[in-house]
Amino acid sequence: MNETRRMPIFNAAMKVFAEKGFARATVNEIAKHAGIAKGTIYNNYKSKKKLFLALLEEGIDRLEAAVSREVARKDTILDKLEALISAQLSFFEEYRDYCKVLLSEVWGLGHRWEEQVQRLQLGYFQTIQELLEKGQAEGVICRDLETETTAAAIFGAVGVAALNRFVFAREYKYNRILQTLKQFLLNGVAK
Amino acid sequence: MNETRRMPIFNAAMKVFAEKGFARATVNEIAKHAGIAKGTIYNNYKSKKKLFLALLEEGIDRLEAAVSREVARKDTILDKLEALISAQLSFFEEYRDYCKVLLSEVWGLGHRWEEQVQRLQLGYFQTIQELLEKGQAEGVICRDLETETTAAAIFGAVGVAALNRFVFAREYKYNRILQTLKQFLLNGVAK
Amino acid sequence: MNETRRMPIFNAAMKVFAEKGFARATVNEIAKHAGIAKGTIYNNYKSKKKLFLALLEEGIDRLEAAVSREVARKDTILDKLEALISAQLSFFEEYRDYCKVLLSEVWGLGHRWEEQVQRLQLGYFQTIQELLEKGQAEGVICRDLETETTAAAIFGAVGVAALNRFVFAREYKYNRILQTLKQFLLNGVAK
Amino acid sequence: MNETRRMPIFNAAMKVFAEKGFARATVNEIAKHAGIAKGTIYNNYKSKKKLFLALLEEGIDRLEAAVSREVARKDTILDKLEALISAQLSFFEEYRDYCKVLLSEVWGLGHRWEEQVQRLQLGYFQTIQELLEKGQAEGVICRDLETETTAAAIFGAVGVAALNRFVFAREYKYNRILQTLKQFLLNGVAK
DNA sequence: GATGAATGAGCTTTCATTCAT
DNA sequence: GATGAATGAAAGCTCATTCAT
Repeated sequence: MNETRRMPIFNAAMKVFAEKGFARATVNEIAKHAGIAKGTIYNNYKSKKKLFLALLEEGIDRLEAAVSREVARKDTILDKLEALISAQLSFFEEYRDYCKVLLSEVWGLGHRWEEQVQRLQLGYFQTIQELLEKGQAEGVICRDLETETTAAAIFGAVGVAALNRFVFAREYKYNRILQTLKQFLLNGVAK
Repeated sequence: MNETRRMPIFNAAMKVFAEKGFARATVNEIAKHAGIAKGTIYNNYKSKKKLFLALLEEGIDRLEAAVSREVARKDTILDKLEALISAQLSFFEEYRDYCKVLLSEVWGLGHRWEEQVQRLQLGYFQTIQELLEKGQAEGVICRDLETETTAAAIFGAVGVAALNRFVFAREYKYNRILQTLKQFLLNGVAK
Repeated sequence: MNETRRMPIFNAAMKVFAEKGFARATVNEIAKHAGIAKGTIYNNYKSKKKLFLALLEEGIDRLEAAVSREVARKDTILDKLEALISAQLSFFEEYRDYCKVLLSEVWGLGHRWEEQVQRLQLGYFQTIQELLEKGQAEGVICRDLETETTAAAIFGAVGVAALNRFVFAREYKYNRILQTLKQFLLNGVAK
Repeated sequence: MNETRRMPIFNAAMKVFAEKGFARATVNEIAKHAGIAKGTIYNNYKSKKKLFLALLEEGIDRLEAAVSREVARKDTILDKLEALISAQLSFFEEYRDYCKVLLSEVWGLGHRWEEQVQRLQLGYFQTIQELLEKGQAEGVICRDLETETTAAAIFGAVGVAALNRFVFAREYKYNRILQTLKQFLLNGVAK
């Protein structure tokens, strides 16, 4: 369980899973990308599935950490929400591959993966949801909004917008997208 | 290519693909769900992939049709947008399985699927985007918003909110979710 | 067992078996070539294999008949042998497809097919062999030759020469080939 | 691609292909004959077809090599021809299975197999043909013979005679057959 | 620990055959 | 008799996993 051995596997796995999805990715291909032999992967992860789950956990941990850090830096709820959006987008920007894996395998088919991961999913949603509820208590967030739905919607909006850009976009201007998302999520589309 | 024969296959396939995803779904299982033999599937669809693509096409067609119809009934842009959100949510409500398939397989891993489908994907986004642009021209939609990103964000918000409810929710109140989404997407979270 | 029904099946089967071989030929394709439905084939032949065997029997019957007729017309052994070569070549010329089927499926893998067919194979060889033996008795055929081997060799020489021309030849001059074969088989290559 | 691993596969494949033909032979059966698992075959040959083609190539290479060697040892054209017949027969004697495969699959249905193999087929014929032409130039081979046809006929005579003996013969006397074939091919049947 | 050849369960797909219409 | 949709056995091939080196 040497950590220096695990790192290249981790990165290679991320790339291959992102490209092919869980089922079509082969352990062999991951090993080749990592420049090691197939057996070595099994010395570090019990199975392909366990490797995948480790990826997911680690990724969600990083996402939560990044978002928490940025959110903690701000004082008002609205600033915190902006920071959250910005942090999520920037995380997806940095880990494009992971973004694909996350949206397609986990949010898409939540029940396929272990409880363990589902808890993590809910964990991240909870963070958003709590922020919204605190905002409603303070009177800066609209009280009409049902917070669980809104939390999911925010995640979905940022995630799909980001993903759309990776997959299809002719040009990708990070700042323009960030600005649009902030504006959109805080104030809606209506003038 | 009897249509009465294709219908049960279609439905069974939708269910199984939604449950397992494309790769883990087996043709055998789809056949069993449809109460027919494996070979019969191949009498109606050339391959597992073709069956899947037929599902996607048909689904996107229905989604576009449902949305177009509702949108056309309204006069102002804001009403049209509300109608769009409502139609998309209600479509996902009616075709829960399809919602899962769409978000996980297609938006998640767009490039894995044929051009043919990508065009359809873009098609639906375009509808939203054009509505937004017309709104900006009329002055009812905020001009700061970059429309392509916003269109993706709207789709993602509605989709993930709906999906979240199917997969995790303890209670599912359609009207509450719809109201929340409309409020959120039109006016944002800020009070 | 209508004979008028069987004829088109027979012809279509011959063509398809010759093109694809027994295993790769499909009953469906034969039916399509014959302009009838698949089920109709099974009304006339119990199985694909039975159809194939019927083809072989019929073919060998015709070959034997054609050869016997020509051989019977001649008086001397050497004339009879010439007639045999000529009749076999001209039969292969007329039934090219059959020639392919015969050489590849039957002589190639004799034991794969039923006794029934093996008897027919031996039957035709026997005809040649008996002619040779009568010739040896009369003193016009070289006595050093072991007749069973020679019979097979004659059949093989004519068959492969004919087949080679169908499959590869740039130009196909029937008379030139016939003349060469006669000369070769009767007098050998040596001057 | 360990050569020691490929050898048993090669031998098992030869046996099974000879017994069943290409289409009816199953990879599983070949594996069982070789005493290994199905997957191991695919570690060594990309597909069943590739395995078969490898067999053909290797076989034709060996045949050509054996024949060339024997032919080169002789000085006169007639001796070379005798050597060729003898070498071909003895090759077929040694590799009975290969003889069956070659005659049934390749000469029988030449067009089904790749160019690659067709070139090899033509290659071997060419060798015979050139020998005949040189003989005609020297005046020891009858000038009336069209050499392409004759080459095919020689191959067919030796091949079918050999095959006939493997498949049907009650007794198999190599020397008697060889003597008969030499006599027959050089001087014909006529006394 | 690292390797990669060997394994065999499990998948997609084909197609001879049946049988209700 | 003719039809062709339905069937499911059987085949080729992939790939996660194991394990001897």
